[in-house]
Amino acid sequence: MNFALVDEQTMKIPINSRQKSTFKILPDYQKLVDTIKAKIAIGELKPGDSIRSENFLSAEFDLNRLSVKKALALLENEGYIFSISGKGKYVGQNNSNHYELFFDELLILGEKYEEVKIIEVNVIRPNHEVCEHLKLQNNKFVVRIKRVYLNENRIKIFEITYVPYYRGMPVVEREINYSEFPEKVMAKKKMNTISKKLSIKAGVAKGALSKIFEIEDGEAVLIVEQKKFDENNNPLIWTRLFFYGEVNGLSAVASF
Amino acid sequence: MNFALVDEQTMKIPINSRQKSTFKILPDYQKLVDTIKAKIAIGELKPGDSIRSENFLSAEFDLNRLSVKKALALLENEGYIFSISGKGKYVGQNNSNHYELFFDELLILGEKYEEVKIIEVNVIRPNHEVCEHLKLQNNKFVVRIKRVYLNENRIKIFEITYVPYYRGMPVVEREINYSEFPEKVMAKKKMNTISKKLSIKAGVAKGALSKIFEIEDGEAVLIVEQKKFDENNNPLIWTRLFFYGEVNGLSAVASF
DNA sequence: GAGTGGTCTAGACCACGAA
DNA sequence: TCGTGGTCTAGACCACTCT
Repeated sequence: MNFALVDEQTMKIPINSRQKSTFKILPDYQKLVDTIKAKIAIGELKPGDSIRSENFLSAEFDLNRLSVKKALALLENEGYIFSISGKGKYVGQNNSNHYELFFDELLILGEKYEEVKIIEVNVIRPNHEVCEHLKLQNNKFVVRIKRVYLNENRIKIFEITYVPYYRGMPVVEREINYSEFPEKVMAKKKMNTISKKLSIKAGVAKGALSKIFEIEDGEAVLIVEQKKFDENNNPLIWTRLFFYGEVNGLSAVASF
Repeated sequence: MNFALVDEQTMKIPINSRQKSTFKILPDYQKLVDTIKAKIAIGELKPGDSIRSENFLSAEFDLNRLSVKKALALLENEGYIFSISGKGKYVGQNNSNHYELFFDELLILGEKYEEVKIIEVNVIRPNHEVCEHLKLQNNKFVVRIKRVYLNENRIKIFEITYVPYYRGMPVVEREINYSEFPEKVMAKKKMNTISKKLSIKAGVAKGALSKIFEIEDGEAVLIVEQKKFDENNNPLIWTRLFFYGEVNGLSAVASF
């Protein structure tokens, strides 16, 4: 179709390969990204090595400095390199102990959970542990919500959530949407979660917990504690989840 | 010192506030980032809402379009917004079930581990599980390395690592650096880890494992399986770690 | 003072989506 | 055809580090 245009473009363009003909071409900066990633991968660039200056790379790869900057910014963003202002850029440590963890209590039971049931909603005086987690004085009240998640007709997750109580909060069970209660409360009070933290432990089921899961005492359970914070880093909600059974695994990925 | 310079600068600069006087000032794009983050936080911008066009923001905030782009690129990178080429940018789902997990077996015991000991190095025929994890045929050999991590004079982590065996591999214990063996092997064979995966489970200590930790059967242990892959997504190494004790927690953070 | 990265400008062309 | 985001150019000034 536009073969004439291709020529026109190649004419217009000074030296480098900006022409985008009928087939797709990678952006200039991406080529540099790939080049540097490859050099790191084969060990030509080792942790601590300095990256040539932007001006050098700009000349070497026949790129505009901004393209070089963009490439390096991407690499920095992904942790491949780091930069010291006024000095230069350096290859980072490849010991990336930094994983991405996907955690969604509703999705963790394989493809789908089958049912979520609230088994208790109560306003209580928090114990010491809860006060500490929610940074509350112990004369305040909290709402405690116990929920279970079912999969294949068995309880696989038991969850206890604590939210600070405020006047007018809909605590009566029939007033609330079963599977979304804490989220609704937070939306209503305009509490916006800015950050979340997970803490992961192992435990052994005993007593009440075993009864909930309908298992013998002594089985392993995975314990995940989730805390949500607002923009001032104040805790908004604290949740402890107990996972039982084969579908227990959490998984995490590190991208290099 | 340079009061005169400040005036000179303000004269030179057309409208916007580019002058950097004696006190530090945020870059232009950062202000826009903060503005948009705040609007998302207070709910003025909700998931699915479209972001005004780059040209509009450029005019509205009196910024160069590249500054706007940079701000939006940062927001996109952090998952606040996403973009559809040719259409526009949109506020993303705040359901970030995407956490950052820091995992380093050497650092997980509080500040420092005190000692790492290799308790076994052997070349073995892999069982079915190991074959599957390392994508090996079962006529191949693997090196099995058992290590323990000590803290406060007690074994807190027990680790089993499987690496495919190749000729000339230094399997004799005295030939190797105790705490870094698998890493050295991989460096020698130029096996470059490109990605890693973690899988986290709960278990109960029994038999040999209890003996290693010097505990009674029935205590909870956290099980973390780590697999490293090369650039073609072939498994290079598979490690299973058992954590015991109070210092067991892994933690993860979601940034919004 | 020279070199580096960080930021910014005022233009430009492209591919894409929608009307 | 028009508006959008994606990419790029050829300059510029700044703060920082090193010598």
